[in-house]
Amino acid sequence: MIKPTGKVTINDIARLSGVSKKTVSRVINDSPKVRPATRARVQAVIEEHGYSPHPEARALALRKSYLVAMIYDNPSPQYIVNMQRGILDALEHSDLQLVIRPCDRGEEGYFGGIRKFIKQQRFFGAILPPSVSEDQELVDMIEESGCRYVRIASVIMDSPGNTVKTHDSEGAEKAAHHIADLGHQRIAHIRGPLSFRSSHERYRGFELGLREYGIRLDPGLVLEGGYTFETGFECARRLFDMDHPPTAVFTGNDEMATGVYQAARQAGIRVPEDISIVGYDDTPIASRIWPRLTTVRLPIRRMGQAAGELLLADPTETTQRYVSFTPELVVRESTAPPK
Amino acid sequence: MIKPTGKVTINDIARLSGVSKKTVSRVINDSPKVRPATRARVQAVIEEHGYSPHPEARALALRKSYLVAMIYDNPSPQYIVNMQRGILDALEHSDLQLVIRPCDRGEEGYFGGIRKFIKQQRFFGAILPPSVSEDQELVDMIEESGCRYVRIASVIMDSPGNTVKTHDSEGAEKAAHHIADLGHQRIAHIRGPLSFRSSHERYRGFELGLREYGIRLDPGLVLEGGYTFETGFECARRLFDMDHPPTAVFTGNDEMATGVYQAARQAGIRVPEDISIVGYDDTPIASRIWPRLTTVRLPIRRMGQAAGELLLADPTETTQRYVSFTPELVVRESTAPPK
DNA sequence: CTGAAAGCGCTTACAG
DNA sequence: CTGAAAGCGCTTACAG
Repeated sequence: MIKPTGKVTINDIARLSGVSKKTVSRVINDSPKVRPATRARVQAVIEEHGYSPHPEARALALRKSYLVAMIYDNPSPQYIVNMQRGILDALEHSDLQLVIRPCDRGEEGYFGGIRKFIKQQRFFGAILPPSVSEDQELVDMIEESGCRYVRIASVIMDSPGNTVKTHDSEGAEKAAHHIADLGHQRIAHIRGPLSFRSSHERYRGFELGLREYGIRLDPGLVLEGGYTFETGFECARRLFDMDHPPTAVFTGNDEMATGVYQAARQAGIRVPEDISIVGYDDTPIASRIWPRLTTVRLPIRRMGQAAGELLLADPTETTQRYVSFTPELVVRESTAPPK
Repeated sequence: MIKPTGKVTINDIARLSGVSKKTVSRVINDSPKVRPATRARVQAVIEEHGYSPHPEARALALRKSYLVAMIYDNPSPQYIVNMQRGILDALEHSDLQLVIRPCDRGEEGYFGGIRKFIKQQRFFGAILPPSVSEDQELVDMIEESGCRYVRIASVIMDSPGNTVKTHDSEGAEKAAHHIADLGHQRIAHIRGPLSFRSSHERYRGFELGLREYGIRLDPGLVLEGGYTFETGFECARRLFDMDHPPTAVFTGNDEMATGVYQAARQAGIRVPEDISIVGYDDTPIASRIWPRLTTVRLPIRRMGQAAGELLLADPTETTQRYVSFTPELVVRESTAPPK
């Protein structure tokens, strides 16, 4: 009289192995207070019937959730997918599951929607990549709800236990050094939107990197894009229309760099002969496009994993050091000395 | 003496509004058997305290899960992200959440891992895009577990209630017509891996489309790739090394098409003057690469939404018609008449 | 090392 | 229309 799969309960296992349900519970939860023989017997019955404890019942009794939320508004699919995998790498041997929540900061019900999501679900914790991680009001709300969280960000806005830091500025600095090394003097920068801290960090690092080579970044050659192909294209058009166009351009991400390629082609400007281009992110398109794009790479998946591990870590063991990641420059064929 | 947020229970609400917890439950569940005045009073208390029922407790009492799983091995990030959003579009006004589970069919613990995942979590349902959707053994296991599911696939392997069908072959047929219309005769096809049904469907549709124009697809010009950039590159090299290279090539996806671009560049072959290229999927790279790629577009997000809706639909209202999507051809600059 | 009782926060028949 | 009781499947003190 075996019940259909998935309907076996702790009571069935207890009855079948001739112990109380409490003992079964102890076996499930690896309590040391079970005689080896008893444990083996119970374990055998569990295996035989493919029993696994009902997750919701467990969650209820333990007053604990087994769900981790990832809340994001990042526009790059590659970024999202890599980070999801990284988080799952960290959760793999826990019994936590990953619930995803894409959103749009510009949208009407954005804040209310996430608040409801957080309050209702009572997650074990939440992981916040940029730019959601930069929304202090949102993070405050999450914290108030008693939900743990980890933010991934290019600036420190929180304590070490809640932060995975990316040194975005250093990546931009490396890009600046590379461009300066090649001998460029007239250098442009297409920034990301001002609402992303990363775009400030990348700007700052780039400006600093050039300064270290005695080059001043001309404000007239700094344009604001929106991290999209279209804005990269538009900004590049404006640069190419100038009387003295730049010989090199650093874009806030790869996506905008592809817009620069497009504009260059339409204007009959050759890459890298007439214009050198450096991107940021090392998305797959960087090595598919021609000439292949010199760019800055951040280990997204490992960042996601670090965020997951931080969330799982015992909060009482307060880490004093920030977990952080430094980007590296990947040199390809889109950069060359100026003519 | 208000308890901290998130800790308010149905008992608190009952006490504060002077009714039994059952009545509160009735209000929560929109039962008609509550006097409007009572309902309003209870509702007010709920709002005031920001109460929302504990999801796990509800799930336990109702013997129902509020989690939907998406299980996938698709290699394209854009595909994944779009489908996730589509599924979430469908779940938006339910109280279901989306749990993700990327996997790798070639990996050692693949099957066991998913089985454990399914048995433990007892999902409301699962959504399976290709190629996971083509794994009959996996689907059988899911069904046996009593878990509902919807598969998205290019061939019908199941009943209408469990299927979102994509007419992959029609998209390929359109690609064939376009190439034939341009006047090409020597035409190649770089297929996807044989383990994906979509690659068979696309091959079949392409072959059929050419036949309708009286053109026979030369088996010597059909190569098997792996849906990756690298395999597209390799296959293209073999084509370009032939004594009579083809003047047009249809690749099983965009990713492989970008490999063909690369190989063409290295061989000094111009697109589209020397070789016309048609891809499949209309991923963002298709319109970023130069010349922009002619390709076949499938509405991934809407497909995901349809899958979600099917999962939510009352299974007793057996649909007799298959939900299906037909791809469209997007003509860009990578195709032209042969010289 | 093991068991009987109470409880996690909700809902479902069953009375009234 | 409303309430008291029992139950969903698990765990946590508390005894023994």
